[in-house]
Amino acid sequence: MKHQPQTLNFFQQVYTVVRQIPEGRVSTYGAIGRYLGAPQSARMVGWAMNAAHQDPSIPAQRVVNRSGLLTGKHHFPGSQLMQQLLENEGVKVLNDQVQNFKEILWYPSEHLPLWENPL
DNA sequence: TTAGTGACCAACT
DNA sequence: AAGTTGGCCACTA
Repeated sequence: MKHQPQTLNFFQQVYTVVRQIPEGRVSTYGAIGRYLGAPQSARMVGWAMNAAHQDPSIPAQRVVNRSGLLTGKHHFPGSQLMQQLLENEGVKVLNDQVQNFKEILWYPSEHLPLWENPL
């Protein structure tokens, strides 16, 4: 039986954080990466999402880029599935842009006010 | 093995 | 103000 490389742990951590995102809220690649101690590895978080596609328990639709843009929608089956999933949770999306983005944005360290997060 | 790429972000010019 | 470049980690060719 093979042992999983430690580096793969990073992906698992990303998945764990993503699963913590409540319904009706969204988070960003950068925020997650920062929380995991890899502030400049936002791309890795997106890559983790790509690999997470095999795990339906991961709400990848709740992860958007720092602008609130659904950059990853193109990777979902269908054309507007990501947007539809978000709207189904009460998140309004217009033209691939999350409305009230700052208000529904959720950080792993949620005890901090959103507007004071530098990022 | 080296090199290139990716659902991004921030710094620098 | 806008365009370019570097960087991070894992995966594929």
